[in-house]
This record gives sequence, C-alpha cells and structure tokens, in this order.
Amino acid sequence: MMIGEDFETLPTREKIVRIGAEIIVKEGLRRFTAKNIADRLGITDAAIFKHFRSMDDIILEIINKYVSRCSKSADEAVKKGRNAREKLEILLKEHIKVLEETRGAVPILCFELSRSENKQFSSILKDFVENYTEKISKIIMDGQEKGCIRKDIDPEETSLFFVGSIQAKVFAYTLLEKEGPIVKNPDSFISQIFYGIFVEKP
Amino acid sequence: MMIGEDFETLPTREKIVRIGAEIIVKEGLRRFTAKNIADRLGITDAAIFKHFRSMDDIILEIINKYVSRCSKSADEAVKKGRNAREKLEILLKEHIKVLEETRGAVPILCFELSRSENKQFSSILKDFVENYTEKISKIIMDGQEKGCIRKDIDPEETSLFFVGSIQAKVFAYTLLEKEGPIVKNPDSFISQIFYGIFVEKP
DNA sequence: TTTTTCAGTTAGTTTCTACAAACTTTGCTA
DNA sequence: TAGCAAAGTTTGTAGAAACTAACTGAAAAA
Repeated sequence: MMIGEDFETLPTREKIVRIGAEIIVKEGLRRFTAKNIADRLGITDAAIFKHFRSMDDIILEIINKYVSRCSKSADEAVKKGRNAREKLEILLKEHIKVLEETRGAVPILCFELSRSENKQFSSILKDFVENYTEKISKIIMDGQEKGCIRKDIDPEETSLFFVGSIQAKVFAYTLLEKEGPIVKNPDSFISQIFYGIFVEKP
Repeated sequence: MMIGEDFETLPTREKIVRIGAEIIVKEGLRRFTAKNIADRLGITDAAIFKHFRSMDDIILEIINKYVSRCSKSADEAVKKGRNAREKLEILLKEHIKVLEETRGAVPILCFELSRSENKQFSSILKDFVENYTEKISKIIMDGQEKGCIRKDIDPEETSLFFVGSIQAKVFAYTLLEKEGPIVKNPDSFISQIFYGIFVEKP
C-alpha cells in the first residue's frame, strides 16, 4: 500500500490519513469517500467517523501532515548551503526527496484542493506556498546581489517557477507512467532550471 | 461568465461545454454536476440530457475541444519558425495564447482527468501530451544538431519540462490569484526556460 | 471485579446525483 | 394550418454519500 514501513502496525487514524492521501493522489477527490477508505482498511464506512468528525477533517489532517513536512525540509536546506547556488540546489534536492517519499502527494493535493469549496483548505495551501516561495525569493535576491543570479528576473516569479517545475514533474508522472521515481535525474533537472536549455543567449 | 464574445447567442450545447469547463477549472470535478451546469444556464438538470447522453460525454467534448485547439496552434508554430529558437518561442507564445483564451482549462483538465476512473479520458490526454511533446522533441533535437541547444539534455524530458512549466503557471494562478493573465510576462517566462536563472555555469 | 472507553458493527436518515419517461411549449415547414 | 422536432418541463427512480444512533465486544482504568 502506501509508503512502506510497517503500515499494518499503525493506528487506524493514521492509516485513514495515508490511504485517504493515496486515494486523492491516484484516483482524485471524487473517489475520496468514507466507503472507499473503509473498504481498503477492512472496516465499515461508519467506523471512519469514530476517528474523524467529518471527511473534511481528514483532508485537513492530510494537508497539514504533508505540507508541514515539506516546509521543514526547506528550512533545513537553507541552513546548510553557503551560497545561493548551494542553497537552491540543496532545497530542490530535499524537496525532491520528500516528493519521492510521499509519492507526489503534496503537489497533487495543492492542485486538487486549491479550487475546493472549503476555503480553509485553500487558505492553508496558499499560506504554505507563500511561505515556501518567500524563502526561495530571499535566496534568489541574495544571489542577485552577489551577482551570480540574473538581475533581470523577478525573484517571486522565479520562486513560483521552482515550485511549479516540481509540480510539472508530478504532472508528467501521473499522466505518462506512474512507476519508478518521479524525478528520474535530479541533477539534470536542476541544471535545466539553473542554466536553461540553450547554449548561449542570442 | 466564460470567454467573452456573445455567450448568450451560443447554442445551448456549446454553452454546456463552456460552463462545464469553467466549473471543472474553478471548482473541480466534484462540482461538475448536471444541476450545477443547469442552474447557471437557467434550465433544469434534466434538460442537459437532451443535449448529451451522459455527463462523461460532456467531458469528452470538453477535452476534445480544447486539446485539438492546442495541437493545431502547435503545428502552426512549427511551420512559422525558421530555427529551433524561433520555433520554440512561437510555440510557447501560441500555447500561452490558447491558455489565456481558455482560462487555463487544458492543463487543469489534464491534471484532473489523468487520474480519472474513465480510461477513455486519460487515453485521449496521454495521446495528446505524447503527440505534443514529440513535436517539441523534434525541434530540440534539431537545435542540438545545429549546436544552439545543450547536448547534455534529454529532448523528451525537456519537452515535458516545457509543457510542465506552463502547467506550473496555471497552478500558481489558481492557487494565488485567479485574476488577470495567467502568464503575466511571457517574454521573461520564455527567457527563464531558455537561459535559466544563473548568469553562468560554475 | 466492575466500569468505562475505544473501536467496531448494523441499520437507519437525508441529501445528492445521474438519468429516464412522459408531458408541454414553440418555432419551422409542408 | 396541421404537424413535427427540438428543447424545455415535472416527476420519479435507483444508487451513493455523509453522517447519526444504538448496540457490542474487548481492553484499559478504577
């Protein structure tokens, strides 16, 4: 099932969160139902409501779990690097690591839930993305001052471009394969973002 | 409502398709229901089925409409450009144009429906993306032969990166704003993809 | 040992949803 | 002007979905 370890030994509440996330990622929000989750756990749909007050509460827990994990790894990355290039590289690599471990859950949740009826979801996600891109923006501005990053790019736009590029990988993955790693070659992926695809400017 | 012109004068069938797409884009598949569409048209849900045999048929028409439009504009782009750089630039600009006119519908449909229960949807989308990226791949390989594009990048991966970058813009748009153009500065967006963000390689 | 709590169950209720059948209105055409 | 087809309507059905309430067995707490 989802993310290895010893899934069977986990408390039911945690199992619900993981299977819920897996359903959203692999089948979409439409199939995120109490019955669908319960069936996979071998319990009845009513039992789900012994652990969560509502289906929305499950989604909230899913978002918070994955989003906070992503934020944490970004903070660590910023500490480690000594210059803009190093920081961005570590940040991207950390992000890719979380991405692989969670099988693309965060980007898909972001996409699916950002347009949700429940404003609480989109507000959490918005805060997360804003917070995350702010960290990247700071690194970029620092790099621009030091002269290693192009001065004609907008830091905020570029940080969104970073996040979006990862989003893009997940998109390609869900549409075309669904097996193996989401980012097959992290180094060449990072190189493409850092240095573009053309040899030189015209 | 959706994409200007004279919406009111359109036949109902066409209105259903447009409003359906708008609902998927703005509220997600979960709210794509006959009643939701009918309410906005000022008719009853049952009337929808006078125009379409099933809800899935509406989605099929939505996908085909937007996807074929996207493919067509790519073909035109390839014809116009005289070298790899020009071709890619025109292609991206054409794509951005369709994107703005359709308010981000294609990427969102791709994402939402790629993980759908209905295999027909994902198969159409897969074909579209494969076809589209193949065109881009060819341009890139041509550029690599001519020497203007880096030889160490994988054409197929990079063409997916192109498509994904646009996807990413839509993602940022749906999450953070929802007003104005999806790609605010197409030239700097293209420049970022073409030449990266760093001044020079280490 | 008794009691309480936890994590289940079954069996509802309510609301939604896709779709169907039968009827009505309306505009076009023979 | 009769009649027909398109595009609506109302009404209805069957199946999900999200909960709810009342009950049960087992384990933890008293």
